[in-house]
Amino acid sequence: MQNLKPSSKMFLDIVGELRLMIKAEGINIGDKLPSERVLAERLQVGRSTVREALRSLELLGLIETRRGEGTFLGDFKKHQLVEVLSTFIMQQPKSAMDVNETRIIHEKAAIESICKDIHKQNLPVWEGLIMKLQEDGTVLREDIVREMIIASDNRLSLKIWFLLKQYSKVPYEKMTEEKEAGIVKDLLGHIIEGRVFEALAAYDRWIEDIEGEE
Amino acid sequence: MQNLKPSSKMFLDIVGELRLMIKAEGINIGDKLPSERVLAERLQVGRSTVREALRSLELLGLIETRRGEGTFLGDFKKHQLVEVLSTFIMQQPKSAMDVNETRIIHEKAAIESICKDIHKQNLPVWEGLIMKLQEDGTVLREDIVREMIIASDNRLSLKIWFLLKQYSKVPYEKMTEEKEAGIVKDLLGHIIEGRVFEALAAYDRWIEDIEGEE
DNA sequence: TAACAGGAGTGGTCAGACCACTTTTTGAAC
DNA sequence: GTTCAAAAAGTGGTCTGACCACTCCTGTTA
Repeated sequence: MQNLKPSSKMFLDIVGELRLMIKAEGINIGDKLPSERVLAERLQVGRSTVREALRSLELLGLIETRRGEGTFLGDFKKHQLVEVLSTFIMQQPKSAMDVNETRIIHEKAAIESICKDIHKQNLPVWEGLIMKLQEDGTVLREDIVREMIIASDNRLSLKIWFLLKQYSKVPYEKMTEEKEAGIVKDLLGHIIEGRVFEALAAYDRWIEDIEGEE
Repeated sequence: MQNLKPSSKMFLDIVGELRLMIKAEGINIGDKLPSERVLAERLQVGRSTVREALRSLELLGLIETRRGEGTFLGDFKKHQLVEVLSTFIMQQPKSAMDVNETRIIHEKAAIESICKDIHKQNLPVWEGLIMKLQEDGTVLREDIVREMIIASDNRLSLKIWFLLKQYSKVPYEKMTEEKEAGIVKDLLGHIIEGRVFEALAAYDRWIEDIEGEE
């Protein structure tokens, strides 16, 4: 295991060595990795070098570290990578329009996904939202959309959407008002029935209505 | 700048601080960042902690370090990091599926965007691709899809797609073959004419064909 | 003027020392 | 023997100081 070439990026070599070690020793998700001190000893490098490699993997969500306990192989479900990258991307081109468009892309994709899956249409949450709208017409826009993305059952898409929402200028925190409530009820109704074209059309009207506010 | 909360992950805070610093000081791609020693001084942390944050960002390709010269804001084009990642990640069925689905979401959205904008349809790149397919039938899948996303004129979507592509198991680097070339030519033809439904249908056939390979 | 030598600056790595926290072991009281 | 609290061991988190290798700039020299 000590065939480390002196390539100019030692910590990258360590990353590779760790990968091999994980494979060779059959370490599974959630299992504990050797401690930093042991790794340093085994790989014949300093502990700080090992830590640089581990910290990189942690930022990627590939491992999880708990002080006092140890380092564990990650569950890969947290796409932290996307968050970090996006926050970096967001500041440079500062193209608010792109953010908005991309957010809408994910929202529409969620609607499509629901309309094409009978199980997602039959979720009780839709009836609940309609009921609430009927009663007092005050439901957070954010709640409605979030439920749709959640229902689409794509965690990565949800992560991205959540991130975009924070950078978006759309007033997600506002309550729906009378006219808007009608549109949303249409949208939910179409979703329940799986009418994809009508649902998307209703969604378009909604967006138009919201953006017309400003 | 020293308002660091003692959250349990100092190096993550540093990453955040760096992001703010880059924005505040208007550091652009290729520009030099302050040296590790200066950063440590400014942020009132040890140099090793700064290095852990920098190494993480380096693995992501967000920064580039050159011994003896300094640390520079990355150009996002280097993606050697992901070779390592893909070998780590691609065993998890559900998250791999999410990555795939999300990638397809962005690809379809690009197609829709192009089909709804006459200017995007009239780009010379489409004719060029068709020509190339006609000649020898060897065009990289990646090139075709990338051109579509670029044409959609949403930089954020492009960034996300690029990221997902690297995680994706789809053999993007492969050449298109005979049967596939026919489908792609259909797709491009529909795009040029702005026939959104037909284009999306052709795209679906393409995906099906690719995934059927395995 | 051109070439060279040296110094300053920078990232790369290591070793050792604490700290904070968790888990395990120990040992005394019951 | 059981219980439980204290001590010890193990682990990640951070800092410091040191040295190396490399790059760039600068001043001296031929």
